[in-house]
Amino acid sequence: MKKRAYKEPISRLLSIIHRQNQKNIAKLLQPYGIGGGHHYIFLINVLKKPGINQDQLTCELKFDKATTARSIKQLEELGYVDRKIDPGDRRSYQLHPTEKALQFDPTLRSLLEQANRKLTRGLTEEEEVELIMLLQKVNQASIQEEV
Amino acid sequence: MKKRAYKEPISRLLSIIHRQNQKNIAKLLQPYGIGGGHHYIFLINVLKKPGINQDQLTCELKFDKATTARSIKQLEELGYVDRKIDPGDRRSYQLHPTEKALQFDPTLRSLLEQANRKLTRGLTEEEEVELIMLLQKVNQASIQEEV
DNA sequence: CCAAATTAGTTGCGTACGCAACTGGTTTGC
DNA sequence: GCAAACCAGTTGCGTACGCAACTAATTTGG
Repeated sequence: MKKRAYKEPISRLLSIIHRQNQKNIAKLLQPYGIGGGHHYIFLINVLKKPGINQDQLTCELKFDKATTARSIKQLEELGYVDRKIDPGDRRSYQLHPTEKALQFDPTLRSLLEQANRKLTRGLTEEEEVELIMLLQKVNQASIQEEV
Repeated sequence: MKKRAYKEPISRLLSIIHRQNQKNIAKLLQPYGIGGGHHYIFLINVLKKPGINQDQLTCELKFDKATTARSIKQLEELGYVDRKIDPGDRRSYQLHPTEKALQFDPTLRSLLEQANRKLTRGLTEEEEVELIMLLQKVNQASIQEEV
């Protein structure tokens, strides 16, 4: 009989690593006004999928819709995101990156890569790929489960 | 030349998975008064290392010391943790689990295992072990870095 | 042996974010 | 064709948590 593995610590590790990483990212992005919280995730997604609406962001990133609303509001005030009422459904907004956001995109990517390098500094290239794969699997499974 | 892997998403995955997991745990622990936030992590550590002080908890779990103070205060008010002034250094407190905490321990472990199973439902046993190993490596590296 | 520096813990403040209740537009079903 | 159900987004509220400034105890160095 195999020794029973003590498996509790995943959530603890996730928590520790996530908080550390958030602090790193916050420090890097602070000069651009999107330091605290997860604003950068919303911005990245608007850059990736221009025209997306808040509800789609909420579902995809698994935030609360109130959080999405407030984050987008900030990004709009900071001049990174443009909101137009969707003519096909006047309840929702089409979100587009502004010129400022498009110009910021390469910098943003490079800063996030920098944070990522810090995060994965203890891993080999193969281990990093493996980790991404495993995390994606975990995430996939949590989406299935909702059905 | 290998195709350049796009590596940004680790932090996004971490964020999504961590928040989902926190919500799950919060729901499971709510009946016991330690639903929100990371109180359970502090309680687990006091159970594991009776006599530990707040500073050691802060370092180990990489929270801010203010967060530790407030979390321990709640755990004390809820009757899970007992604080005695360390006779050897009257600035610090020795933290001990109460009888209530000791009795709650098995339940707590089983609830956390339940949350963990939900988290890793999409992984095989081997993948789960691999994931833990990789996360530990990431965490180790971030400790090194502080030097 | 005492003033200065350090350390454990607390408190004030600002921001983040989830839940619940709400507004106003859209779809459904009778 | 209109009331009911539903949906995108907002706002109020409560809790969490990091940073900075603070208190009180301890250590250090002259």
